[in-house]
Amino acid sequence: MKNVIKNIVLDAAGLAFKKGLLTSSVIPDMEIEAPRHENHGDFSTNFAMVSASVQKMAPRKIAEALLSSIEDPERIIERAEIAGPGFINFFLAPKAWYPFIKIIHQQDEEFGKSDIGQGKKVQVEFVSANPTGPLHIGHGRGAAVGDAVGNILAFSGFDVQKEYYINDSGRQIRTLGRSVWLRICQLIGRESEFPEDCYQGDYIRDIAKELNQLMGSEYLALTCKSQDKQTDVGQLNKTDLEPTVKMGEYLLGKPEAEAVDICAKYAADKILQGIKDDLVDFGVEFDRWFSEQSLYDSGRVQDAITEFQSKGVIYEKDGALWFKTESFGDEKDRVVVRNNGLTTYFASDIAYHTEKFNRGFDRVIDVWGADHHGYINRINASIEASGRKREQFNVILVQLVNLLRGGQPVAMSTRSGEFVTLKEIVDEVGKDAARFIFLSRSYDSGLDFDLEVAKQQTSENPVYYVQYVHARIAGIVTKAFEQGILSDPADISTVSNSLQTLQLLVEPEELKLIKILASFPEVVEKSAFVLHPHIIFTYLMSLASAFHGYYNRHKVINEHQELTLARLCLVSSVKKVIYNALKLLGVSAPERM
RNA sequence: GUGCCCGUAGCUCAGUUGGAUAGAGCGUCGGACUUCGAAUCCGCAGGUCACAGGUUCGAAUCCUGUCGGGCAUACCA
Repeated sequence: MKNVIKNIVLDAAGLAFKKGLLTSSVIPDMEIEAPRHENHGDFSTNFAMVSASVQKMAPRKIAEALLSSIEDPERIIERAEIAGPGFINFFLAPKAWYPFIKIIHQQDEEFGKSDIGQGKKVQVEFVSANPTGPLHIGHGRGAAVGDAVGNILAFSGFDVQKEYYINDSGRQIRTLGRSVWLRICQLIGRESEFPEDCYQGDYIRDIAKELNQLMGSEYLALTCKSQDKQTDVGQLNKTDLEPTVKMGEYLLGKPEAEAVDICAKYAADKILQGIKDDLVDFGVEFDRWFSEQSLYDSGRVQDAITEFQSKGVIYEKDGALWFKTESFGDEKDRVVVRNNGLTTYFASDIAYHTEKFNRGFDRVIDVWGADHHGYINRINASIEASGRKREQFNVILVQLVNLLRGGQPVAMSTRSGEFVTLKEIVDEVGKDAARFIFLSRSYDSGLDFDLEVAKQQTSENPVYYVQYVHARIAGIVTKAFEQGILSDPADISTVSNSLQTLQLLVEPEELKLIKILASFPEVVEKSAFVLHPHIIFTYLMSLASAFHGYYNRHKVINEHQELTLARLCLVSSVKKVIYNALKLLGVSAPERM
C-alpha cells in the first residue's frame, strides 16, 4: 500500500512539473510513512518539506501544487490535506483496504513473503557454543535471535543457511578431556587433585561415570556410529581394546595423554549431542554443523595463513606471525601463530570466514554474545583482506540475559559449574514462552528473564496474549461450523472474494485491524532490513491488542448472516497473519489452549 | 586509560536510514462475563526522553562533551 501511495505522489510531482506548478523535476529522497496519530491520515509524506530547497518554494506551496496534480482514478484516496510544516496526509477510502483480506486468504502462509533478498545466499551462524558444557540461558537468547533472523531473511527471499560452528579443537577440549579423566581417576579410587581451571560442573562427573562404566564393545559401537557425523570423536587404536573390558580400566593402562585424548573426544561428542538435543527441543535446527577441527585437517587454516602472507598482510615479529589488523581499523595487530608454533583461535576464525565466502555466500551474519564485541574489528579485517566487502559481513551482538525468579536474581557461576541450563528453562517454562520472551526486546538491550513470569498463564506473559488470539479465533470458527453458518472451510475464502460482503466491515475497529494486517509485509521487510526480530514481536502485540479490543466490542457471530460471514473472513485473516508472524519467531500457534 | 552497547512513565521496554500532541505491558485505582474462549476488554493517573551544547524548517533519534550502568580490552579459549 505504501508503494501505491508513493507512485501516486511521484506521478503527481511529474505532472505538476509538466504543468509548470513546480520549478524542478528533481525528486529528493522522500518518505511515505504511516503517521503515529490517526488524525494525520493513513499515510503521510514529507515530500514538500524535503523538496523545499530544490524547488525554491515554500513547503506548503509545493504541497498545494502536488495535491492539485494528483490523479487517482481508482478513488483510493478519500481525501488529502496539508498539515503542519508541510506534511501531506492521505486518508484512504475503506474500499482501498478490503482487497487485503482477499490477498491474505489467497497467499495464506505466503502472506508477508517478499523477494527483497533476490535469492542471495546468506549464512547465519549462531549459538556455536563450545562443546565443553551444556547450553545456558545466554545461548538460548542467541539461538532464538539467530533462528528468527534466519527465518525472517528466508521469508524475505534470501537463500538462508543456518550453521553452528563447533569449537572442537584447541585447549578447552583438552581441558575437557582432562576434567573427565581426573573424575574417572577419582571414581576408581586414585587420589588426584581437581584443579580450578578444569570444568567443575556435575555433568563432568556424569560423563566420567558413564565412560568409566562403558564396556569396550559399547564404546566401539559408539565410535563407529559417530563416524558419519561431522564431528570427529576420534580414532582409537581398536586392536588393543578388549570388548569386555571396562573403559575405566582400559584407560588406566594407557599413557595419560592418550587417556585424556579419548576422554576429550568422548565427552565432546556426548556434550555436543546434548546440545543438539536441547536445540531441537528449543525448536532450532541447523542446516550444517561445521567443525573447527576440520579446518585444520583439511589444511584450510594453513592455506589462509599462506594466502595472507602472500598478500603481505601477515608478518613475523618476536617469533610469532602477526596479522596487520590495525591497518584495517583494529586497535592493534593480532597474532595468528604464536612463537611456540601453535595457531591462535583467530587463525581458524580467519580460515572459517574465508571458507564461508568460498562456499558462495553473498552475505555472512554471525550472532555473538556481547562479550565478544572486541572481535568484530579483527574479523572485519580478515574479511577485507580476503577481498570481500565489509558490508557482506554482519555481526549481531546479543546482550546478556539476567535470569530472575520472582524478581530475585538467580545466582549463576560458570566457574563453580552452577548455572541454569537452557534445557532446564525450556522444561520449566516451555519453548514458546522462552522464545517469545527472548525475542521481545531488542538484542541491543540486556534482558530480564523471570522464570515465574514466563511460567504464568496471565496477561503478564506476552506469549499467551498473542497465542490466545489464534486459539480464540479457532474457537469462533469452530462455533460457526457447529451453528451451521459455515459448512465448508472454503466458504471463508469464498467470502474474501466478495468485495460487496467485505464492505459490511465498517466499524473503526475493523478497518484498524485490516490496516494492521495490510502492513505485515512492510513490517517483515523492515525486520529483515535491520536484522531485528523484535519488530515482529512488537507487531504481534499490536495486532493482538487490536483484535482483543475488537472482539470485546463486536460480535463476530451475530444475527446478520452476511455480516457474520464478513467478520469470520476478517478474523480468520487475523489468524493467518498471527500464525505467519509467530512462525517467523519459532513460536507455535495453538488451535486450543 | 581506550573501544563497543545502554540511559525514555514507579518497574520492564518500544519508538533506530531525523518528522507533527513521545507509546505499550506490568504495577496502582475504578469499571465490564446468564450472550462467539474474562489467558480478554474499557477508563483514570503517571515524562525536563540522564545532563549540556551543536547541526536545521524540525532532534528521544545525528555530532561533541559530561555523568551513570554493562561489557571488552592476551602470543586465553
